[in-house]
Amino acid sequence: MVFATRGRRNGTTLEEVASRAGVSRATVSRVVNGSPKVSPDVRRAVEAAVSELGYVPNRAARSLVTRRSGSVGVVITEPSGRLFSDPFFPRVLRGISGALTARDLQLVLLMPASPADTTRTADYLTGGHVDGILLVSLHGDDPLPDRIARAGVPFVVGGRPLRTPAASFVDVDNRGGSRSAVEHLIAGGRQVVATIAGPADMGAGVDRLAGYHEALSDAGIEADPRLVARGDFTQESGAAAMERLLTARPDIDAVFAASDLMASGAMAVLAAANRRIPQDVAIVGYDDSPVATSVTPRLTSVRQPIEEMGHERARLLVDAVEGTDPVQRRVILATELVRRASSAGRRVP
Amino acid sequence: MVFATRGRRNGTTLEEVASRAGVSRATVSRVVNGSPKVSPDVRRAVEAAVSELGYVPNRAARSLVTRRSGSVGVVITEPSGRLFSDPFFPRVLRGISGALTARDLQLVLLMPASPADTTRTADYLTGGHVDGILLVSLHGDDPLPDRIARAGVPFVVGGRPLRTPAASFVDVDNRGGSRSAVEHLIAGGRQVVATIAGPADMGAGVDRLAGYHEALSDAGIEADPRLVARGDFTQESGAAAMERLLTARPDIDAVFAASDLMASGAMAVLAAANRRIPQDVAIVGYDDSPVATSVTPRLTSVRQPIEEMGHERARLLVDAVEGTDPVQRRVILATELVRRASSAGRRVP
DNA sequence: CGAACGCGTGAGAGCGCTCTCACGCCGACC
DNA sequence: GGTCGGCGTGAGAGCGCTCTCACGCGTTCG
Repeated sequence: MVFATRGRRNGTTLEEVASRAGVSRATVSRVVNGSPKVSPDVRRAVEAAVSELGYVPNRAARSLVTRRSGSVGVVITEPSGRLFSDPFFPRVLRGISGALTARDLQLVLLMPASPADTTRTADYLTGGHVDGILLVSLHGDDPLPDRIARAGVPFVVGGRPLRTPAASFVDVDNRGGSRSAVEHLIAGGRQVVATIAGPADMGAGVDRLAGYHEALSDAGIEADPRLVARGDFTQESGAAAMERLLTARPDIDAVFAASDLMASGAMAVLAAANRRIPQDVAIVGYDDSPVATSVTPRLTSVRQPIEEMGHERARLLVDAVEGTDPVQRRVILATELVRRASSAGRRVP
Repeated sequence: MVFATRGRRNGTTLEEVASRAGVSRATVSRVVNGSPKVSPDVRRAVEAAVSELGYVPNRAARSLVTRRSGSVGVVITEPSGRLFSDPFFPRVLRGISGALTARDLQLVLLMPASPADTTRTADYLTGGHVDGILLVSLHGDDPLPDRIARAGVPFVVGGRPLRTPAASFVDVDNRGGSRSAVEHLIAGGRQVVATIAGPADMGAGVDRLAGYHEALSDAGIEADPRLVARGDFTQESGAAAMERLLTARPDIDAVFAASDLMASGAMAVLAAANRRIPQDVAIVGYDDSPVATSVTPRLTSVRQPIEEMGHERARLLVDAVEGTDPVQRRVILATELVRRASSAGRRVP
């Protein structure tokens, strides 16, 4: 065996700590796991031995008997475009990571790229290797949630799932966020408000469009299907959608895009069509990503508490894993409209 | 125990497969691990039993005896700004993930946020819980590489480490990339070429600045310290740097920024100072991130093979872990200059 | 004053797997 | 025809940990 020496790295075992402290393995185990049934002096002795020897429990051995892995799987299934251009995921991950480390759980990241990968991922997740699962950015046709639910592994999905049965989830108030964006445009004196919506198979796509419609109907404005174009959250799709909108309704004077990237694509098209922003057409994006401040004029956008979302998701999952909270839960976080030059009103808002 | 039933999820053990196939545990183990010392019919019988029972090996039990965890730690230590605005990490992760799954290794993601976190992370990594470590985006003063090296865990760092002893690493050709950018500016007839450099404690910061200097000296242009300003790769720092440059040398006619975000910050400042891009000042960025195509005019930038970097790093690490390649290795990947409007030349290049 | 109890502790049985070693079988060789 | 060698297989010993159970002690109660 090539690795013989390497394997010997961390030799300290419970046994060694026990003999050093002059107690049994069981007692050391109790101390390490914080059982209250240990007398103070014995506890002190054991703790001393532990730190002198630099003892670190062997997770594999522990898992073997407890049947818990001490890790949760975080699955990111994103076809392509979005993942590569959206600075969204690192922040969600950071939030998740923080909440998980606080509970001493390991974060196992899974990013299946091919269908074959997805199968392997599912096998792994349902094979008892993780105590819980976090599904980030779910699409409507993803078979994963069903398989996981059937296997009985606790899981939390990010973003409102469109058809997943009884899953706990954490989402931002997509509907409220987009409603506030559209209300802001109307309050600025805009009459013909178009929207570039997200994919119909994602909660964020559906809900943001719903918010748009709500705001219109609240304002007594009739909806026009020619004012709605779909994109997939990417810049290119935003540009293409804007082209279509401009052709269908040249009199557009405001656009609400369901992502900043789509908004930036739309802005380029508007500029090419000689529409001034915001004088001729006002525009609002969604995500408040760095792109919002790098375009000219700077983009009004709906800000979401991204890290808090990650954090909240992990918290929900941990609760589910630890069994304290077996019920299904839904958490909706508030958004905030960040006003910038791209949507300055015609009349004072 | 609350989890008693839950733990019973995946009951199939080697033992059960063995009795079903009418062989011993040892033989099943051999088949599962692809040992050649098994006769064809026995192998078939075992494989049948495995698939009938849906057997999945218990990783914990296996780890316990092999002393290998089957997982590698990926550490992302990024103070703040960059991580949150750079769409760089998801792609690196995707590359890493792909290479790792191909070798059946699990990706454990660690994102220490506080100093206390960093200590825990180090303890975890050196505690024998991972077979290898991937350090992404290292800073000069990070104590992690030293600790890891001392503990004898194989590791690979991303980006050229400034002072880490004998570490294998994979990096892009930062120097060559920035040199090509600056050469391009000079070829376009620019005389006073400034640079907004990255942090002095990161390989990418140092090397990109070196490339700038090389290009100047090759062209016989004398360097002027007033033409160099430092940023930390963020948009804000780019803007601030541009302000300083403009004050120090108002006659600047070209800028090479070590990141697209810094370039976009600089562009806003240039616009505010009524400098036309590219007529008065040409500008080139680095990373070819989505920001490059969302600014006006679109930004010339140095593209790096990001996913390939992740992939390559993982591959190096796997080799190190599997002992096939114990030596230190360095891999440098080529970059490509993507020309756009922001650097159109004065004379035909 | 004896029985009952509680508490802290230790002994020991596994958890599911790998790996060494020994064994039985068969063909080859002298 | 006996011996040797090699190959495929099985028995069994752990890997480091947790957890049940039993034990001994001191205390309390009838």
